[in-house]
This record gives sequence, C-alpha cells and structure tokens, in this order.
Amino acid sequence: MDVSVKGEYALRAVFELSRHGRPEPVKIAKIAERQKIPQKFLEMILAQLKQGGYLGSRRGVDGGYFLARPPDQITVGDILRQIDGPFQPAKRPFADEPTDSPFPEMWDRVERALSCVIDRTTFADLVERWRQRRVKGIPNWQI
Amino acid sequence: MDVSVKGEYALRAVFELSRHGRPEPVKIAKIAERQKIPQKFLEMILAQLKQGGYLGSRRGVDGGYFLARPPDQITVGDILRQIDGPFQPAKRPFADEPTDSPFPEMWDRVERALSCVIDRTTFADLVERWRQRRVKGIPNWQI
DNA sequence: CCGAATCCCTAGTAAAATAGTAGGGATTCG
DNA sequence: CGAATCCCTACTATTTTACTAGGGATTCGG
Repeated sequence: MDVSVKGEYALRAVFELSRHGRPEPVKIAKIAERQKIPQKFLEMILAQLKQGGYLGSRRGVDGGYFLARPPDQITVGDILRQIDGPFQPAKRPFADEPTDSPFPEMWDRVERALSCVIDRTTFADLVERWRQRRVKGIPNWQI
Repeated sequence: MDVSVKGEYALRAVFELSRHGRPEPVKIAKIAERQKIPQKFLEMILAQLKQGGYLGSRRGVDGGYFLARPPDQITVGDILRQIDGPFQPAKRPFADEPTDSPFPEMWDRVERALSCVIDRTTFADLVERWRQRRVKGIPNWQI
C-alpha cells in the first residue's frame, strides 16, 4: 500500500517542471540535481512520462524537458498511474461473474476515496500551496 | 498502490471466522478449503494474526482458530496493517526537519482518505452487507 | 560540416520482496 | 497412547525494484 520511489521521483520531477514555469526546457541534469534523483534513473522516468503525453522534450545544446500541458491540467493521479500502473487495491473479479465476496465493494470505496485526493490534486495546486507556505516562513514550531 | 495477496488472504480468513459466529474454533484446513488459500501459507498468516492479538487458537483434535474479539471490534485496517505493515504512501521526513516539499501534506490527505474506509469498516459490517446481498438474490443485471 | 551538448535506447544486474513449500515438533484430548 | 491439530524454522523460485552502463541520434552554434 505504498508508492514506489520511482513514482515519487516522477512526482518530484513534474513538480520541478511546474514550478519552473513554461517556456524553456529544463535539462535532465538540472532536475536530477535539484530534486536529488539519480540521473540515469531519471532519464527513464522522464521518457515514460513523455510517452504518456505529459512531457515534451528537445535535444541538443539548449534541450531539456518541459510540460506538455499547463500544470493545472496534470494531476498527481495521472503521473502515478503512468509510472506505477493502475492501482486497483486488489484483483477484481470479472464484472459479470457474480462473486460471493464482500470485498470488491469495499475496494471500490477505497479506490474512490483515493481518487478524491490524487485525481483532484493538480500540480498547479501543489505549486500554489508550496508558495503559500514559503511566504509564511514555514511556521513549524508550536506556539 | 495495491494490497499483497497475503493481505487478501488474511482478510478472507478473518471474514470466514466472522461469518462463522463465535464459539467453536475453525480448523486451518477448513478455512483454506472454503476460501481457496494454500494451507501452509495460511498457517503463517494465521500465526501472524494471532500474535497481533486478533485471533486465538486451540490445538488438538477439536482445535482451530477463532476471533479474539467480536467482529465489530476488528477493522479491515487492523488486519491489513498487521500483515502488510503500516502504509505510509511515501517516506515521511522527520517531523521536526522542515521540508521544502509540497508532498508530505498531500500524503497525509491520502492517508486520511484511506483511513476513512479501512479503519471504519469492521468485519461485522462486511458480514452484514454480505448477508443483505445474499437475501436479495444478488441482483447483478441492470433494470 | 564539425563537434559539443543534450536527449534516446537497449541491456544488464544486485538486492529485496513476494508467494509460497518442506519437514517435523509440541499440545490436546478421548 | 495416539490421532488430530496447531506451531516453528528453514528453504526457494519468481518477480519487482532501483538502479548502472554504454553508446546512438539530434540539435545547433560556429
């Protein structure tokens, strides 16, 4: 019931690109350095995100990766599913095969609950909240 | 983001015991047969659930496993955590180490959303819903 | 057209987790 | 005592995870 580090890396990478703003591409090396991700591993992750249609890229001297759509149109769920695959918490029986088990209905509820968070959180949201916290000076002491 | 089959087996086993009602113990072999679980594997799972305090057991000719508390006081979350470990979706930074990341807060939300389902669903609930569906004749056609 | 910088692609791999199996020992009870 | 059951330790095959290696294909300034 946890996310792979590959998934975490993917989220951090997309966050980095979202934070950066649109126009120019960001180099893999730069993302790897800022987010502390092994570079070669990151290469594979970014390729996977590109082929899912979330990123674009350009080669050559001023190359790099960039978001393929604005950050308010990419959700955490999109990225997680692209990297870690769809997450049904448990094997689903075929829909027309009546099952004598109380669990499928519960897994549905789990899935919906999860979806309410990850499919409604966009990277624009993440950036905005992160900026808010920055200006408030990160108040992490108590009273 | 999925549950291990070990976890599923554990849920099915506890469901079987809950369904059965309290007094006499149920044999491993019986549970294994009714829920289609490899017997030797199930032995390990039940031992783990016992040492977590959820089940009791008795050896000998009329031995078997039984619930250590009534089914309305055991939740799906209890069992899942006992078998698969605590599920933080992602590594948590230490609480007092201010992190410059927007994700921990989101993982908190994920965890709470999940908890709302699995920590509020007891095995008494599962049995009851399952019985309800039984009497209604499993209406799984549309209109 | 050269060559430097960058992304792109295939393959390999060590370590850990998963999903079991095997074999016998300890209890209980009639 | 002896049959039925749970109990305990160890082993193992397969898959997944988290990488690393090495070079090929593009782009672009000069």
